[in-house]
Parts: sequence; C-alpha cells; structure tokens
Amino acid sequence: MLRKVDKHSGVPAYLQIVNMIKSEILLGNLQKGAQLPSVRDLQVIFDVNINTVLKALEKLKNEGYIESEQGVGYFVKKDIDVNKEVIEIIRECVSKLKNGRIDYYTAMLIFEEVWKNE
Amino acid sequence: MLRKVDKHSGVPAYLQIVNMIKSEILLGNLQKGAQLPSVRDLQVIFDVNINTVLKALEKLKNEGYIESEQGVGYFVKKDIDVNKEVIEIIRECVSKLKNGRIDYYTAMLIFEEVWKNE
DNA sequence: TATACTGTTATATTATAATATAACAGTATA
DNA sequence: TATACTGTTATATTATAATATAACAGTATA
Repeated sequence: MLRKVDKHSGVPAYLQIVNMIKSEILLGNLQKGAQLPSVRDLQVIFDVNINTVLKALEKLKNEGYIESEQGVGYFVKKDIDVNKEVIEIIRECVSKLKNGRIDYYTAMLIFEEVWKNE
Repeated sequence: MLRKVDKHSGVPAYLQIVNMIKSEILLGNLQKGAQLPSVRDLQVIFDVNINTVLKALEKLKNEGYIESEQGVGYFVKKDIDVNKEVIEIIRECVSKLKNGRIDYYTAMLIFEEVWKNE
C-alpha cells in the first residue's frame, strides 16, 4: 500500500518511498511488468517533491527492481518470490503482538535487537 | 548491545544511537539508575563524532529516558516495563524466520507492511 | 591541591536531503 | 497534427546531519 511519507520519522523520505515500493513488490501487490503510477501521481501519493520521487525511483532502478521508458512510464522488472510461509509467520506474529499492548515502534526496536543478537 | 552505527543504512547515525540505547532499556539490559559509558567512550563504541553522540543523548533526555549530571555521567531515568511475553513472541518469530532463507532487511519490510495494513 | 576523569558549549565546514520551479523530450491518441 | 499525457534534465535555495576542533566547567580522588 502506497501512502504518505512520515515526515517526522527521521528516516529520509526517499528511503521510505523505496521501502514502500519494495514492499509492494515483495508482497506480490505489484507484479512483474506492472506499471507504477506516473511520477506526478506518486508526488501526490507520497506528498513530496517530484525530485524526491525521482531519487527513490533512481535507486530502485539501480537495484534492478524497476525500469523506465521515457514518455511511457515505470514498470516492475523483478518479480521477487518470497516464501508464502515466511509471510504467514510474520502475519501470525504481528497478530499476536497487536493483541498485546505494544506499539509498532517498540515492537520494531525489540525485533531488531533480537535479530541482531540472538 | 551497543555497536557501531551502520553508515550505509541511510538512517541518520544519531537515530540509530537513540534506537540502540532505547533497545537496551526496553530489554532490561540497562536498568533504572544504571550509568551509561562516558560520551567519549560512546564516541568510540558507535564510531561517530562526539557531537553526534550528544545529539542522540539530548533526544533521549527530552524523551525522559535518561538524565545527566555534569562531571559525573549519564544515567537511565525510566525503567520501561515490557511484557516478557511480548519479547518471547518476537524471539520465537525471529527464530522461525532465521530457519527460513530470509534476510533481516526483507523481514523488516514485510513486518512493517503487514503491521500497517492488516 | 594537582590530575584525570566526567559533561557542556561553541564555531566553522562539508555533504546530503528536500524543496521550488522551469524547460525539454518522448508517446499515445482524438 | 494538436493535445495531453508520460519521463528527464537542470539550477538555485534551505534545512539537516555529521564532522573536526577547541575550550570551558564540574567531580572524584591519589
């Protein structure tokens, strides 16, 4: 799901955009060959300047996720095949966590720390 | 665990520092009253300039996590009590994911997307 | 009291991120 | 072929992040 960038998160806007588009590809919401919204539409969707959109798209191009055709649009190049089981494991975990009294930010901090140290 | 900042992640160094220290407090590795390493030691631990350390500590002070005494040091102010069960849920999830063939970065992207949309 | 630690304040410099704005160039189609 | 879409290139400006460096100020202790 493509949504407004969080301008207070501290994470650079162009990186948030890169992450959102990657997620769409990872989850299969954007498949190989699919066309992205136009750069001027993306500017509105993410609520940033057009140059910020271009910076993000440039990075995705360099990483081989998308390609562009002048005058036509941006298209998904790579289909990334993520194990459905992995998504299921994460869905289950998130569902359990949401039943508890923990916010997203705290959950992410713990997740990161546990991943990197155990 | 306090470790070197990742200078290529794109996330500002001072924020990475804030997150690492918060994690230590959240996981109980730094408890109320505990003294942090000196700013000059932290500079070495995180591999950044002293001003970057100070910026992070200032933020943690503003959020009420730590306090400082000139000439003495920085101390943990808040003890954050995180449900042990929550940590267990995350440990289990991470353990399952590490058995699969998924990297940290991809896992985080999916985690974020699932959390924000389901 | 001298010394070696603590934190604190300040200034200057460089790189990066984000914005605003304009103009150019290719494509599809009424 | 005119029009309205696409992407692309370029320039200038502002804010933020990070660095280097120096000097100041409080605390603990040999």
